[in-house]
Amino acid sequence: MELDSGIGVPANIAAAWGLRERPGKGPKPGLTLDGIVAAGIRVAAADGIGAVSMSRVAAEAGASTMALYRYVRAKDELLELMMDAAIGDPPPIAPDAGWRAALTAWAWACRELYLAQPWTLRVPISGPPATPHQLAWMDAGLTALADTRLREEEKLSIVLLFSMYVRNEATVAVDMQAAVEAVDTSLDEAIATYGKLLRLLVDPARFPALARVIEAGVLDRADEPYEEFVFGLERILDGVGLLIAQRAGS
Amino acid sequence: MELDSGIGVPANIAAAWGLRERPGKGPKPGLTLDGIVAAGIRVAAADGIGAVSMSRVAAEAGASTMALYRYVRAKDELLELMMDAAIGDPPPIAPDAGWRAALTAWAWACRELYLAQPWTLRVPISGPPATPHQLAWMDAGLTALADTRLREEEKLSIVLLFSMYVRNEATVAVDMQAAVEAVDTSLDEAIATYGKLLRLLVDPARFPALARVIEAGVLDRADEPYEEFVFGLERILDGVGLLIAQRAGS
DNA sequence: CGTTTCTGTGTACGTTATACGCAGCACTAG
DNA sequence: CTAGTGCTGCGTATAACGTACACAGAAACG
Repeated sequence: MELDSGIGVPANIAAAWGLRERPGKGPKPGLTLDGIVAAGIRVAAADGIGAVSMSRVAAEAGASTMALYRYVRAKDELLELMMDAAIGDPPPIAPDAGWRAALTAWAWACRELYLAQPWTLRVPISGPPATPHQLAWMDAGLTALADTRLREEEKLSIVLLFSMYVRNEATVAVDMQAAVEAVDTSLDEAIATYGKLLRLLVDPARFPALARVIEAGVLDRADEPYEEFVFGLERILDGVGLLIAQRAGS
Repeated sequence: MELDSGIGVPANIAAAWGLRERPGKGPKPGLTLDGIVAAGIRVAAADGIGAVSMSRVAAEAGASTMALYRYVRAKDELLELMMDAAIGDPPPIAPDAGWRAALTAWAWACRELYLAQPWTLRVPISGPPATPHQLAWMDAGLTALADTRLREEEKLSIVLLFSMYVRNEATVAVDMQAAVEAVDTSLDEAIATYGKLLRLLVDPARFPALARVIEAGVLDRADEPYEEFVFGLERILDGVGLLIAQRAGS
């Protein structure tokens, strides 16, 4: 924290932590990093990351395109800052209620955050988590496992596993939502259309197992959007539970 | 298959299935779709998807940029075709050895495929699986679960869960590999650098659980690259195993 | 043989990120 | 108080991108 002049800190990470020395020599800056990031988030929320171009953000922030480069090294850095600002701090985690309840709450909170700001899922990941809010979420996830006898290494792996899972499931949900909106139809109808397509394409002789799934009518109607999420979440929680029980027993 | 004139089949899917009517009226085509796709794959394999531009692929295929558009509706479609060609057919799955062994083999095969062709991970997913090889992989995964008493719906969810997991874990592995190569260092060193960075940034008062992980030395050295993959895979397999046992019991 | 329809290609347009240079401002050294 | 210096915002310029469009020519059909 104090060692902001540590040479080892990559530039984009440093920016995310707010350690950017701006010596008071030249004219007063007319913009602020936070303002630019907020402008970027406004654009992304309104029209998706596809609309987040430097010129568009600059217009939203009330400046010229090139002015942004006085605050941000490149577009990637802006995106990373937007991401960090968007995810914010995790809700408080109480491991007293048990690791399973705590991790479940963590996962749901994470999912809601993604669904509320779908553009965050389109920001390309640029490295291991190192921005303040990313670390805060990791800490929260680890806290959920604090009372178990897992090895620290295992806790980290598990949190990453869940983090990955939630992110992916949210991506799928958002993609489906986007596809549905693009054709202006209902979720049920979209699934049914997909089912019909597969019925057309899948030769039962070539893909017998898949044909059985289709014949069972799985793709004729849509589940509630969160049911798929719950299913996978429960499986992984079960698997982790086994390991926790094993470690507790030894 | 035969109903290629089905109006419901999206254009890109139709292309992937090879149903594209090219009536014999005009001059003989000088290129082939397969040739173009192969050229695209050659470019991607050599220099990554970033290098896959229409002009570059055209040059590789020995034609002008715009010639590609006689075979491909847009760049997205080309990428989808490249993807489908790259994943190929899954290895034969023998559920006789048990669902767990079969799913494990499936997951490893899938992972190897991603690692061998890292660019496939950067191709944006454009919809639910519908190309021939994608469906073949799905069928193979479902076959692994064929002898269980799971509901068809559950089988599908489980295969998607694994598919997602493998894809993500491979993405992380490839990203790490790329980062390591970019700085021209070793994996161990890269992890250690990350550990040092976190030691610098993480205030134990603010992120106690995370600080404990770091203090435990988890980030001082790298595991074998596949260990993280195995860990998550085993957890999910365990979780799925619980459900299978439950369904078998009832 | 004309007509039709498809082929490959060149040109042109709109966007993108961003390197560079300039004019002016605010602070610091003298 | 007065240079000087290093920062500010900005306009211009460049290179690359996907692709719409128009055109010349080739092959098949009537």
